Amino acid sequence: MGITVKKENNLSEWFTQVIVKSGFADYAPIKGCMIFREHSYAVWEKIQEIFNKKIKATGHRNVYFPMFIPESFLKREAEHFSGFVPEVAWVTMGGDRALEEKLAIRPTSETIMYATFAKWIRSWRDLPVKLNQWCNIVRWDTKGTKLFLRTREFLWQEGHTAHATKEEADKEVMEILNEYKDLMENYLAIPVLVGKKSESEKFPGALYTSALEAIMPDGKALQMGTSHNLGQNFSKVFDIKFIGEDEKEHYVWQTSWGITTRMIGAVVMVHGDDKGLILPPKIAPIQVVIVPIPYKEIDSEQILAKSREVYETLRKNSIRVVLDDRSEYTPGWKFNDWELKGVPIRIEIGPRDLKQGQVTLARRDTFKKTVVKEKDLVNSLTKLLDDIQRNLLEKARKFLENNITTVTTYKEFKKILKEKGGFLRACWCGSSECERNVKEETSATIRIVPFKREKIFTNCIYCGKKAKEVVYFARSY
RNA sequence: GGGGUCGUCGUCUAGCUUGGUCAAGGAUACCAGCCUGGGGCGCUGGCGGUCCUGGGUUCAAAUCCCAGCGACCCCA
Repeated sequence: MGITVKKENNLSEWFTQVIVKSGFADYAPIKGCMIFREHSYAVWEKIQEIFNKKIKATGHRNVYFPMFIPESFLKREAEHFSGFVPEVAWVTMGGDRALEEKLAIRPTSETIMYATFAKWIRSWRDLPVKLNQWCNIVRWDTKGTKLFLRTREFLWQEGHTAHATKEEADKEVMEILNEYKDLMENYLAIPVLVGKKSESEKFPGALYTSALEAIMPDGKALQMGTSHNLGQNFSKVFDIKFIGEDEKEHYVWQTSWGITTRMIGAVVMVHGDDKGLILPPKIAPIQVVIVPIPYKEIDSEQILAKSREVYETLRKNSIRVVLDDRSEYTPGWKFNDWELKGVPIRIEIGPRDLKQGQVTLARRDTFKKTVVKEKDLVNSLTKLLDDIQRNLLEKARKFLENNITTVTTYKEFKKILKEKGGFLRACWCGSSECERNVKEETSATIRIVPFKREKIFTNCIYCGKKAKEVVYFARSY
């Protein structure tokens, strides 16, 4: 029933067990694919709700494009095509007849959307176009499956915008990046590093890519989201032109950006413990669970009645609450069950509480139990939920800070990477060759080039020539 | 990319080294009934298995051999 390994001892085994046993997900009968079960899908719906609100407030609207992309579309932007083609799944048959042109199952939707943008955009008055879609994506990865983190099919949102100028596109990229950062830190309680990607790590076909990177408990980095300025690379090949106020023809400047169900995997890994999941209150589908502690027959009735009353009160106060009145399980069993599922707060109502006009609260993150008077319950809960949210972020932030190491020599770089992992803050000359060599020799890559250029403190960590940037290296998922 | 481990009721597992006593044993879950209840309670009875798939060796295969499929772990 419970998790049989310690998170500290065997992270990947722990990760799989927590996810499957908590009812977050299951393996699908198709290699590389997973089933998002009720519990994790509800978290995804929470994320959708939060992010939809954000982007709608900034003038974006949701759409849905087909999941099939004609090969000829995908091929138009050469860099884009060569970047994605190794892991594209193709549809070649319809019924028992071969298709004239094979269809890609979207690995991302730039090409099919932009072919359409060309039809829709005529004048500067049509700009900006700011669209988003929630959908599934297929990337035929050959590496092993890691639930949420690496599966052949996953869910995401992809935003696609078109603007009159580069400056507007730059602004859009940053605006979204900031919304992502807010979502991750203030809702998922996962602190992130933000910055640009190096040339070799950027999105195929982009002018530049900005990204958010988190750290996992094993010291590996996890990319949490990306926001790209596509420049005019796609508008030129898809012929997306508009007549400007200057009465001349221009190509649009575009952006695209996405976050995926991978974030749910990050939440599991970052916050969970040996008892199971720990969900940040703001994205927890169930924030509070009430477990009645019945005693003799007579008390049981009263305790259940009181539990129902409390349940109603919380529900009316918009707290996401469940009353676990199953009679076939003992309270102790239920405690373990809800802890496995990561519910932030448990309310226990037993004979003692009934007599004193109080309830007992147990928080999931610290296991601390407190007793509150019934009349103070809603206030106490609201405060406690905030507190748990804050505590999770704080803990994760400390971990991130403790796992950024500034290194001055390549020897030190390798030593820290091997012994500790985490982000390695180092100076870099800017050449792709040094980056590639480091990757080949250590498997660490440049995760982030900070937006705010940091002060150079040594020569290039690899070649020893004059450095141009301070960057953050790490091994990554 | 390289190396390794594993696949037996829904789940976890015993059996495999040394083929036969296994028409596969246990635990858990599930169902019925009791008993309980502030940390995975207990008792009684019941249900449940193409031993991953295919081929081979053999009088005889869960067990040995080959291939395939799938999962997991470690290293770069």
